[in-house]
Amino acid sequence: MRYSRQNKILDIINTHEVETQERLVALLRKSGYKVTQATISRDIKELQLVKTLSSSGKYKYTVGASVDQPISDRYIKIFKETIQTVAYSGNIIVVKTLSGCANAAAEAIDTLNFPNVVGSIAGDNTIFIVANDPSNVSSLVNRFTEMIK
Amino acid sequence: MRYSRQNKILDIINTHEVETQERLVALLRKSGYKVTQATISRDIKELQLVKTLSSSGKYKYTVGASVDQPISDRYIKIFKETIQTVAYSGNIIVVKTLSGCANAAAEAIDTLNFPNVVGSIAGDNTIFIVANDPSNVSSLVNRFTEMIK
DNA sequence: ATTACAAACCTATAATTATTCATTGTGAAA
DNA sequence: TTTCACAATGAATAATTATAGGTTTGTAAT
Repeated sequence: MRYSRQNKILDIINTHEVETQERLVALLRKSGYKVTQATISRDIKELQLVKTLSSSGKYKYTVGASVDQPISDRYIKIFKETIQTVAYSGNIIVVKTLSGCANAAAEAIDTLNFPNVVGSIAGDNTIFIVANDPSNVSSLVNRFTEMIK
Repeated sequence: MRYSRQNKILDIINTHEVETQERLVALLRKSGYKVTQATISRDIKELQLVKTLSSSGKYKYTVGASVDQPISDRYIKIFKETIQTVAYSGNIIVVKTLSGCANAAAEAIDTLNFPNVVGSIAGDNTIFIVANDPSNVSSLVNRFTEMIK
C-alpha cells in the first residue's frame, strides 16, 4: 500500500532522526510495512525528502524545500487512488479511504483547496469534512465523486 | 582556498543543474579549482546543500532548507578567516579579504546584521560597506577588527 | 630555523543510494 | 474469466557519497 506507507514515512521522519534509508526500512518494518531499500529510495524521490544536517551534525531525512510546485498532480493522484466512497449529512461530508490513507487524502484535499470547506479531520480510513453551509455540500460531493472517476 | 571554492560551488549550483558530486568536481576544475569528490562531499555538508528533484525529474543540488539556524557560527568563522584589513573614509568601510573570498565574507556581514549598515558590494577580494552616517563608522570598524582577532 | 600543532586535503574504501531488469499484483476491457 | 497493460515492488548491482587514515601545508611559538 504505497500511499499509506509514504504517509507513515512522513510520520517517522517527523518523530525520529533517520540517518539512512536502511534505518527507515527497519522502522517501517516495526510498523508492519515490509519493504526494501529500493522502494524507499523511490518513495523518498516522490515525497521529495531530503538529506540534511541535523543539529547533532549527522545527516537525517526531512521534508524537502519544495521550491517549484506542481505536486498538485500528485495530490490529485492520491485522491483518485485512495478514496473509496463519499457520503454526507447536513454540512458534514464523510469520505472513506483505503486503510491508513485518510491522512494522505485529507492533506490532498486541504492542498487542493476546495471552496466552502471549513476544515477536516482524518482518522485511519475516514475523513470528516466540514462545509460552511449544507447548501454547498452537494456540489462539493459532486466534485469529489467526479474526481475519483 | 576553502571558502573561495565553496563560494564558487554556490555559484555553480545556482547556474547549473548539478546531478552528482563528480559533476561538480568537473565544473570546479574548469574554474581552476582542483579538488576531489571527497572534499566536495565535505563542502556540501558544510554548506548544507541538498539533493532535490529538479523539474525535469532528475536530482540536483540546491541550497538547503535551513530549518534550524545556528549557521551564524559559520559566518563568524568565515569572517575571521578571510578578512585581512579594514579601513574607512567618510561613511564607506573598505574590507580586504583573501582573494576570491569577498563574496563569502560579504554574505557573512549581511547575515550577521550589523547596525547602521546601509548596504555592501563585494568584488573578488574587496568589500565596500556603506554606513548610514560617518559618525557610526568607527564603531563598526572597531567591531570588525575586534572580531577578526 | 625548528618544532609542534592543526587545518585542509587526498587516496582508498566503506557505506549508502539509485537504477536496471525481472516478477508479481491489479484493474480495465473484451 | 481471460487477457492485456501497467503500476508496484524486490533482487542484484551500478552509481554515488561519506569517511577513515595518512600526508601535506600553513602557522604560531620557541
